Amino acid sequence: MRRDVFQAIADPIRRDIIELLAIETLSVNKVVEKFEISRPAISKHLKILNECGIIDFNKVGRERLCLIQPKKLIPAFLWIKQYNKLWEDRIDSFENYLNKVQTEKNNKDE
Amino acid sequence: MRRDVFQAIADPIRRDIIELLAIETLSVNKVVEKFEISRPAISKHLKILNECGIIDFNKVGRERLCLIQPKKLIPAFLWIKQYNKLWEDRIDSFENYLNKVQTEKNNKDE
DNA sequence: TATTTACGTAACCAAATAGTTATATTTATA
DNA sequence: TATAAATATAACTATTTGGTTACGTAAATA
Repeated sequence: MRRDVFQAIADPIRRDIIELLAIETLSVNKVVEKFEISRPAISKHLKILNECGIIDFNKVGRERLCLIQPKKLIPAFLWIKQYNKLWEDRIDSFENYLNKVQTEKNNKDE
Repeated sequence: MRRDVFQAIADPIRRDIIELLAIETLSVNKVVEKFEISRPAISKHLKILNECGIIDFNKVGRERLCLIQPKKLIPAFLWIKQYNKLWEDRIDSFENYLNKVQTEKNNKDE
């Protein structure tokens, strides 16, 4: 069972949970209220997020407050970030080729 | 069947494929050679990457060259990036406490 | 103390994932 | 033209995922 940040953020509900907890710390039930799925389903998502360190639990009375540990997103951020030079600089040869062909065609048509 | 960038980069083999193709365009067989798994398995990974736009195929003779479209990583990058303010600014109370204790200890030692 | 609240866990299920081997197809070459 | 090379696809399998309902437990409250 892989349990890493990439797998954690692959699920759209878990991404939504992260978005909620980035705004404010919420109890489990407060998180549940924001979604259509059952409490156990949310509970499992929270467990996965917890297992890869993205959220921590803080027990207060009978509530468990879920608080985000945003630093755990950094490895995923850095992995993608290494390509930003590529997507900013790259002259995409195929697109370039298409553009060239298109331009030549247009010139011929005129 | 979800087919988005987050799901695409959730698999470690697909991340490795992206890393390879970021360096150079490779034929399918050249990609296969880099891994221990079978060609059909790689073929499926390439298909998934293609279906969410991260790679394009460029057929040359009987080879299919796989070329990366790094711009498709941008949405995932931006999603994570929105939290960098959070992980940079946030005063993590426990870490802060540790740093404080450490600093006090160092001052005493000198 | 009995009940309610706020959860977690177990057992189960359907669908998706990630792999396999076997086979088919297209293109290049002998 | 027969063969080899480069690839995809089909059929299958085991495991994982993401959900459900039913039940259990600790803490607060009536």
